[in-house]
Amino acid sequence: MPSVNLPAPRKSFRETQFELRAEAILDATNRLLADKGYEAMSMDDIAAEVGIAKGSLYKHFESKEALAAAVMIRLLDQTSAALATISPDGPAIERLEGLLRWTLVQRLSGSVPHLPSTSPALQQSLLANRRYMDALTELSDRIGELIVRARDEGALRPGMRDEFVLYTLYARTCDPTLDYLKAGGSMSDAEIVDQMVSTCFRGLAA
Amino acid sequence: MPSVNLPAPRKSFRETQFELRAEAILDATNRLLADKGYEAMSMDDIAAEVGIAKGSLYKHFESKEALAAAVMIRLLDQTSAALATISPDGPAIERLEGLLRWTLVQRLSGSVPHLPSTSPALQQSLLANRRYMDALTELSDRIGELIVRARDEGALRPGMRDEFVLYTLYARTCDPTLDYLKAGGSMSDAEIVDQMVSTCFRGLAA
DNA sequence: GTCTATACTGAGATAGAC
DNA sequence: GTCTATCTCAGTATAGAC
Repeated sequence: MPSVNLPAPRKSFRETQFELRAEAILDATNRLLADKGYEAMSMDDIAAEVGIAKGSLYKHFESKEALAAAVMIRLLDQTSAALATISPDGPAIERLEGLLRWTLVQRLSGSVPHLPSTSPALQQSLLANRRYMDALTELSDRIGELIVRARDEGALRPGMRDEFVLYTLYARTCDPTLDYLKAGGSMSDAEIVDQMVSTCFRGLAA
Repeated sequence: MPSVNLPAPRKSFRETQFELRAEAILDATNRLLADKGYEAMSMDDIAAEVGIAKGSLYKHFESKEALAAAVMIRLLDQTSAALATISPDGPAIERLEGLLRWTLVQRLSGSVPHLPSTSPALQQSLLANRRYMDALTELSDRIGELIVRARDEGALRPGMRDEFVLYTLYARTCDPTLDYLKAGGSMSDAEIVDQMVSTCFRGLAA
C-alpha cells in the first residue's frame, strides 16, 4: 500500500445498484421497525416491503440482527451529523434542546427511536456490536460535552449527574408519549414536539 | 338468586391451594416480564421459575396473553389502591408526585412497567382485553381528576392538555432511564427515584 | 390437576437452479 | 444476485396417562 489516501475508485453501475438496493432495504426495515417493533417484524415482511425475495436479503445483510443494527448505526451517524448543524454558536442548553426537537421530528416522520428500549433481544445484540457501540459512544461523547458546558453556563438544575442528564435525553427521544399523542390525534405534530421539549427541560409543575 | 350479597363461602383447602399456586405463577411471570420482556419470555421459562410443568400453566391461564394480562391487571389494581393512600389530604400535585415515586420504587424492586410499551404484540392484545381496559380506565380516571385539581390549584405549567400530562406520567413509570441508571450502578436507588421525580416535575433546566 | 410427550405453527436461515 | 423451495428450531398449545 503506497498511500492511504487513494481517491475513491469510480463505482461501476453494478456496485451503485447494489448500494441503492441496500439503502432501500434499510429504509424498509426502518419503517417496519418503527411500526411493529423488532420481534414482530419478520424477514418476510421486509422482503415484501422492499419487493424482493427473502433469500436475497441475506446477500446484503447476514442476519436479522445485523440488518437492524445497520439501521440503528445509520440513525446514530445521521444524528451526530445533525447535531453539528444545530445552533452551532448558541449556548449549550439551546443545542441540547434543538437536538431533542430534531429527534422528535424525525420520529414523527417515521424514524425508529434512538434507543432499542422496546426490544430486550435487540438491545442485547446491539451491545455486542462493535460498530454500533462506536457510533453510540461518538454521539454520547458529543452530547456529554454539551452537558458539561451547559452546567458551566449555569443552565442546568444543580445536583444532576452527567449520566443522568444523558440517559434522560436519550429516553425522551424514544418516549412512548409521542406515539400515544400521535395516535390520539387531538394534537398537531408541532404541538406534540413543543410540549414534549418544554416539559423535558422545564417540567410539568408551574 | 334471592340475594346478591351472600357471604363469601368458606374456601376448601384445595381451592386455597389452587389460588396460591395462581399467585405464584403471577409472581414468576412478573419477574420474567420485568427481566426479559414479553416475547423473550417463554412458557417454559415461567414453568421452570414456578417449578411446575408447562402443561399445568394452562390449567390456570388459558394462554400466554391471558397470563400477561392478569399480571398487568393485578398491577393496575394495586396502583389504584396505593393511590388512595398517598397523601390523601395533600394538594393534588403532591399526590401525583407521590404516585410517580411509588411506581418507580415498585419498578426498582422488580415490578413490571405500567405500560406495555416494550412489546407491541402485548400492547395490541391488552387493548382487546376488557378487564385490562377497565382497570386502566379506572386508574386513569382517578389520575385525571388529580390533574384537573392540580391545574385548578395553579400547580401545573399552563398550556398542557390533560391527556398530555396523563401520558407523560404513564411514560415516566416505564422510563428506561431507570434501568440504565440501575445497571450503571453509580447512583443509589433513592437517588435515582429522587432525580427522576424532580426532573419530571421541574425539568432539566435551571 | 399434574405430569410427559407431541402436534402444529411461524420464522430465521440456507440450498441450489438460473 | 435473485428466485423458489426447504431445513431447522423454538415456542405455544394440547392429548392422554395417572
